[in-house]
Amino acid sequence: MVKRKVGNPLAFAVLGSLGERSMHPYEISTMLKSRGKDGSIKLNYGSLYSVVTALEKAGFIEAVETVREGNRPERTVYAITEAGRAEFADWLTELLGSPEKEYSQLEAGLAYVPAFHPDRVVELLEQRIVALDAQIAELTAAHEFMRSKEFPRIFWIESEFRVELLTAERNYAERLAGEIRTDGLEGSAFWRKTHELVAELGITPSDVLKNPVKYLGVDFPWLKEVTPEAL
Amino acid sequence: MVKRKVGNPLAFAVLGSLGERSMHPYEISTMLKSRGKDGSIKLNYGSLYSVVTALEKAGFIEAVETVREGNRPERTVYAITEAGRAEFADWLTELLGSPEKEYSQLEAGLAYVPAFHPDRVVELLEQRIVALDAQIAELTAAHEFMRSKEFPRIFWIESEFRVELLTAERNYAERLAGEIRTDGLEGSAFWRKTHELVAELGITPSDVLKNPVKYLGVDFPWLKEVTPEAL
DNA sequence: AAGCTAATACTCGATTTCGAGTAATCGAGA
DNA sequence: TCTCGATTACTCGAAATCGAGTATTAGCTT
Repeated sequence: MVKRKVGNPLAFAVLGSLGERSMHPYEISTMLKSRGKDGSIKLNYGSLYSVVTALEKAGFIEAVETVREGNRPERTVYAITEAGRAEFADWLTELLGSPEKEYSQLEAGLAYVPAFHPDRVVELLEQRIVALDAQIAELTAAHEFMRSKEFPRIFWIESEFRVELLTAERNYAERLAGEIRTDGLEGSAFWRKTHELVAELGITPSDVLKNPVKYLGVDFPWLKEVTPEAL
Repeated sequence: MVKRKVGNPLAFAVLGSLGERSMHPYEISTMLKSRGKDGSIKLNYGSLYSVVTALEKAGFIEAVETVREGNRPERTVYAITEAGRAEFADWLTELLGSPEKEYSQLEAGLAYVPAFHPDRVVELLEQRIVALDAQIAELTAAHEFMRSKEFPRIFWIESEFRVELLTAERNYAERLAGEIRTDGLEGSAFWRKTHELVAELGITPSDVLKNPVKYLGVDFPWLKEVTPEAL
């Protein structure tokens, strides 16, 4: 809700990492990778260093020493400040307690699904399901491995949650594909029909919608309810 | 997969809109709003105009007329080009067929859940569930309304999918909260214990992990498997 | 002992993204 | 008929984001 001074989720990971011990930026990045947290929070070097600078300017972290070994680039070690701990706690509180609006790719795609022929959409959804199944299998295998090592679940629940989301997406895609295949999507048999008319007669979808009686032999009560801008 | 010349999802919506008919940017924005597509694709004016400019430079759309009514700002009407139609089709193909890595807020939060006391985490998850239930109820009511108007489902499946994701999130949160409440999260009773020790003895969580035998009376086999950087 | 790859540790500038601001007009009510 | 809030239509510059590039060293092989 509150606009943070440094809003990049990577900044949250930096605060979380420095909350455990002081480190230099590159060390933070390797730690995030070795713990697999980079699967949950996008890590990229450009952002890492600019985010660290921004956090320092905001007083959430401070440089505690700069070491130079041989001719290698300097490593500046940062520590979290009290303000930084407070910010991290506040941020985590928000991330866990208050859902923020999120935009998913599939949602964007679904918003324009009528633009494709139903059969093509089914094809693509099936392709997606295959890819999702592969991702789910990979993560599940990783979980199996961690469980076999008795590595506590609390350290990888974020990955478990990811599987949950992927599975929901997979199941929705499968259900939708099925409904389209059987034309079981309420009130949208006209979708297929429209695409066939467009291909046959060389007209546009809006032509069909403008004159449903002529082209489809039926009238749409909902068309009168739709605001003119929406068309 | 492919790096698009104009990558903002809003550009996809612009192409989709102009695919139906030529419009000026502001008109696109009102149409997206009246159709509720702005719930699936983030719409913001700054991005809209810069995205339109970028699409024009890339040859995906072109200005077809500039009208000025009275003293109002000029309205430049854009039309989609053949290249633009191809780009839209390619983009929609990708959005539907190929899942891209996505980062969710809750996932980021879960990655740092051990930083809070278990009881606090349960509290926050419960708060989240209440908020999610409200969002789900609101969307469900909207769907009920559209169904009563016989407005075809195909025009709002993206919203249906959103409910699916929200529900998955809700259910995961509920399950996790339950498992934490009953300490039923495999191998992580030590999590609660550690927070209690930290509060009592003024030590840090890493101190506990460094000497589990001393503080918790048990040894952790997985600790030996963890790479040193990960600590 | 030379050569090569991988890892270390960052830098830089070009885009992108954003959100607040502006300025005119319309329409409903006092 | 005057006013005031909503709508129309867009602009602008600051800030964020990114990803490719760089330079050094360690370690392994041949």
